[in-house]
Amino acid sequence: MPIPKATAVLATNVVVFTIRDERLVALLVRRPRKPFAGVWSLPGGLVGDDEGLEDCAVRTLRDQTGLKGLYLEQLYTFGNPDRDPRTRVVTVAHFALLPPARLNGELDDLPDQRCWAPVDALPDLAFDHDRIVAMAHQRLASKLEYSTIGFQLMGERFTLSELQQVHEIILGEPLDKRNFRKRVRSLHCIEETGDWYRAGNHRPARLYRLKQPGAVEYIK
Amino acid sequence: MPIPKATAVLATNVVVFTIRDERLVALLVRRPRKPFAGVWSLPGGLVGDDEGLEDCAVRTLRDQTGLKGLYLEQLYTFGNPDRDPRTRVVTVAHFALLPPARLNGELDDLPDQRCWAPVDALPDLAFDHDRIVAMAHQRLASKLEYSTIGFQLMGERFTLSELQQVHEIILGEPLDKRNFRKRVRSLHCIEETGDWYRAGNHRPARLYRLKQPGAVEYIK
DNA sequence: GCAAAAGTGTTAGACCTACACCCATGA
DNA sequence: TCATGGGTGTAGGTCTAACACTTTTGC
Repeated sequence: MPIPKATAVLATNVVVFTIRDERLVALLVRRPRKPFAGVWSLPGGLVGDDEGLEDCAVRTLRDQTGLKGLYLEQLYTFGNPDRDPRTRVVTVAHFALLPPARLNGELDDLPDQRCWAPVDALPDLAFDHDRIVAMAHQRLASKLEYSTIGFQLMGERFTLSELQQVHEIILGEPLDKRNFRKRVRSLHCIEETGDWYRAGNHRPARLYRLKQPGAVEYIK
Repeated sequence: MPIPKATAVLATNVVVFTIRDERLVALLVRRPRKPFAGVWSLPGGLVGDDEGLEDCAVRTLRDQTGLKGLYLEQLYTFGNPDRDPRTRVVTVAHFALLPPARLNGELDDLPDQRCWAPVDALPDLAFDHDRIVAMAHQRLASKLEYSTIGFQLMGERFTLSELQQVHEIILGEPLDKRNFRKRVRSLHCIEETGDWYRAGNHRPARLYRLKQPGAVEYIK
């Protein structure tokens, strides 16, 4: 059956970012089927007949990785006619942020079917998924500068040093501790929990929380 | 023939912006067919089997309005399952910029099939096209602040007052003349043509041109 | 000479950047 | 007591924002 004119196979993909071993990593899944069988790729899948685009991204992510409740936003739609060697597939790419604190244990099963790959050292990826990751990284880095999106990589409670490290890793450059803290405080979007994070032979760190956990605002 | 699962009717739409009568306006076309027959809508149409998304946006714009050679970029993909009352249609929305100097005469035929509508006083639009226009306006306004996109609304040669007026209209606020000129000069992306624009009983204005006409760069 | 828009600099305050030391803890 | 990372303030420079008058032209 030929695909009728002006319909396309429609998919979504998601670049899930988190921080692991002090690097920005993206979640990859091994493709079970042709084309690119066995090759690493972004989680994603076909959009259901009656399913929203973001809903599809959320669903396929949950089905393929068990992850849910992540910050997620639409990134860009990739539709070069020949991006899939078989037939026309248009994919609406998204990116999502997983606080590293939620990494514990999740995704430890099926280790040869999924992996976290550093964005600056990706393996060969199926389709144009390398371009998607690159664009997502770029978008995330820009949004760090003019929005409060960085907090979406924090757990419920976090220290300012954690937050700073995440920013440094994504931006790929060291930040001044005092200036960073001044800036974060001036946003007025976090508050002290009153608790302390104790780890190692050193002074404990204050734990903060977001005032409005889901909110991402533009700044400046 | 039922549409097979996971294929969708795929379309593109374009919000063409220009400035008319000191207002930011968007180009609308009257829908010839159901659904929403006779209602104003954005130019656009179905993506061909072997056609890129941007190619489709460019083609449908040319076919429906005669416009070509405009700055154009992808905006966002709208895919709510019920955005089209008949069947699932996903549209990849774009926006484009038409320098007002190119308005002369173009589009003067078929006046009841096309119109320029002020973005802050749109008529009822088909589908979710009002949301698309709103998002495009917002994106354009943000990009004015951190990129050189504003020059894409200028003709080949332009005065700084023209440029300032365009910025003021899009941002919806007056700008300081001296500060604006200082900022534009500091971008180093325009040069004097040596010619002057003479109009009315007052001092002529210098005409400038872009050094790299197509280029849109991030600034700051 | 008058009306209308073009063109031009300076100053005060805000903001950003660079920078170094003491503190609290566990071992 | 030592090693480790947490926590803090200031000063200089840069950038931004506010502000008013002179110039050139056509009528």
